[in-house]
Amino acid sequence: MPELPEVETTRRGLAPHVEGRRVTGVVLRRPDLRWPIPPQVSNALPGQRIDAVRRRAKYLLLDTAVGSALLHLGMSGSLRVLPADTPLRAHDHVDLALDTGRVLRFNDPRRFGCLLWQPVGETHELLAGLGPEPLSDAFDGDYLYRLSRGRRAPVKTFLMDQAVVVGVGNIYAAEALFMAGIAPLREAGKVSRERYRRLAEAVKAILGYAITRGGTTLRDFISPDGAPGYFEQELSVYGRDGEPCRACGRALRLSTIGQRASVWCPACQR
DNA sequence: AATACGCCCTGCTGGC
DNA sequence: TGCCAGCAGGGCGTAT
Repeated sequence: MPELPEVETTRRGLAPHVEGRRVTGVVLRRPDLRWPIPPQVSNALPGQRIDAVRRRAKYLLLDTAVGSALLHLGMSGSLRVLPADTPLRAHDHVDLALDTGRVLRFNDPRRFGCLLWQPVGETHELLAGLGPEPLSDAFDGDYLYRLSRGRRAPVKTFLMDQAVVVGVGNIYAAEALFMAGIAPLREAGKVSRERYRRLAEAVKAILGYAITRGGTTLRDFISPDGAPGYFEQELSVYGRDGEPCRACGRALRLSTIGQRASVWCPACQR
């Protein structure tokens, strides 16, 4: 489920229920998700107050005075705040009990997500090599242009590289390239500065818009079924291979790029 | 350094 | 109807 807009939506939904609250207990029903859950989560976190819920890339950070719990939702993870006596469902792997009598519950069928720990003042290795936030001023067309010189990988692969820019997953990469009129297989190093400017603007526009759409799911956030689907009707290319381009009517094409399905318009994208 | 690819895991869909 | 291959919104680790 989660790309950056959904992680940000999760953060916004969580914050009012979690910020300022104290963690009264941790229940791990599995010792590991993608990686083993480090002992600090059980040892250091209980008793701490969560001062802030932050997002970096697709990671959520629960900040306390001694360190931050670091969560990634992978491809199938979700977080909900629930009454402590809410019956468990399959794949409810972790509960953080809060002093409000509620629990922050982490569910993740595929277990591609993780729960890690970052001591105060340190940056976890996984966060160290990440590129800029796409909605920050550090990310713009000139940045993409500079970084892409000499790169022979397809521009879509380049855009999805978390060391280049974070948070752009398979859906939004496809959508942004369509909006910018750039063919996803084009060599990253051969895209002009002007076109990278359009691409950066497209990334910002689409992610920003999707976050506002995610906002509409906020009110359901606590409800048992928080399945969003907020963006689906508005997709231009993702998942629409063979269907007509909404702009020109040509059949959209499917290519596999970097082992990911990639749909694009052979007429509108060059 | 950049690139290519296998792989972690479960659940669902579509074709037979 | 049942079965199973293929695929899914991510991204790390390793080899080249």
